[in-house]
Amino acid sequence: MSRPCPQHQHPHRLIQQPLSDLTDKLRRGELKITAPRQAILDVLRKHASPLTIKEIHTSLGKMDCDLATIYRNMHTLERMGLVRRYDFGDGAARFELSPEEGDAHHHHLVCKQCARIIELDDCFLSEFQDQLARRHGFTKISHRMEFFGICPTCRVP
Amino acid sequence: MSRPCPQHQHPHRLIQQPLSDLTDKLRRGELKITAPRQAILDVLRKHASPLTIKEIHTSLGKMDCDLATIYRNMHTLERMGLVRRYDFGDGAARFELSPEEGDAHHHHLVCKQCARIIELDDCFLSEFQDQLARRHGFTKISHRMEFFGICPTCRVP
DNA sequence: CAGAAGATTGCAAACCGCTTGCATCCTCAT
DNA sequence: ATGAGGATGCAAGCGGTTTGCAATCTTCTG
Repeated sequence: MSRPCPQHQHPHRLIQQPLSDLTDKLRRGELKITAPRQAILDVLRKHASPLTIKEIHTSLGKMDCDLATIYRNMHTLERMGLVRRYDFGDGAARFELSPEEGDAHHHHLVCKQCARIIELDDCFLSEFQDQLARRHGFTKISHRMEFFGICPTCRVP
Repeated sequence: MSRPCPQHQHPHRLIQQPLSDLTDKLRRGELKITAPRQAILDVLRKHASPLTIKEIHTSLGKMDCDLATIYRNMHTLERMGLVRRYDFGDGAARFELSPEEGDAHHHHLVCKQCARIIELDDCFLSEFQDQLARRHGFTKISHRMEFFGICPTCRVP
C-alpha cells in the first residue's frame, strides 16, 4: 500500500519502456514476448500489493488466458528475477514486480480478516542473516518473514 | 537439532508423566485419551525438529492410523496449545511440541537441499512486532519467519 | 519474407496437501 | 454396566498447482 522513499521507487523502467528494453531483457533469457506475458506484467505494474494467480487472472479481464499459462509464466518471470513470490500462509502464492534489480525486498503486514496488505520498509535482517550463515556454515541464505494481525478497520469496537 | 539453554528445555512434563497430568489437561479441553492421540504425542516427543503429517504418519509405524485422524488431531492439539505449527513454504505444515506453556516460540534455519532443520534461539521480534502493531493500529499481531540456505554438508566443494 | 526451430499456449488430466460427511467405534462420567 | 458424545476410518471432495501433448506463435535465418 505504501512504497516508502521515492528513490526506491523505480517504476521498473525495463518493462515500461515501449519494447526494446523488455526485448533485451527477455531475449537474454531466451524468452519470447507474448500477449499473455505482456498482459500479466501490465497487471502487476498496475497493482501495489502482491496478487494471487486468481487475482491476476481476473485482472486480465478480456485478455483471458489459461491458468496454467499464468502459473508457468510466474515461474519463468520469477526465475528471471522480474517478479518476486510471497507466501502469506493462506495456501495461495502471491506475486509482485521486483522492486528493482538486485536483491532488495521488503516484508508485509497482512490483515487476517480482510487481507489488506501493508508493505513494510526495506528488510532489516540482512546482517542477522549473514551472522547466522557464518555461525552455521550455511550458504545461499535467504529468509521469509511476514506479520499478521487484525487491521483497525476490521477490529470490532 | 539443538535446543539451546537447558532451562528452556522442559521436557513437556504434561505429556511425559504417566497419565494423570495429561488426563487433566485433556479433560479440561473435553478431549479423550485415545490411542492415536497418544501415539502422535509420543512421536513428537521423540523428535527434536518439526515433523510433517506424512513424517508423523510413517513414524507411527505399526500403530498406523488414518491420515485424516492425524490432520484432525493436529488441529485439536494446536488449538489446545500442545503443539505448534510451522510453515517452511514447501506446502506441508510441520508440527512440534510447544516449548512450554505460554507464547514462547522460535524460528528455524532450514537446508533447502537436505531439509535439515536447525532450531534458533528464542525470537527477538516481539518488540518490533509491538511497534508495528502500534504504528498501524493492528491488534492480535503475530508473525512467521524462517531462514533457508544450503548447509555445510550439502555444499559441493 | 518465407521457412524452420523451438518456445509458448490451451486443454484436460493428474497431483498434493488438506478437509469433510457419515456411519461406526470408543472413552469416560454416571 | 450404560449412555452420550467425542474420535476414528473410509471415501469423496476441494483448492492450488503441475504436467503431457498437440497446436500455435515468436523470432532467427537465409
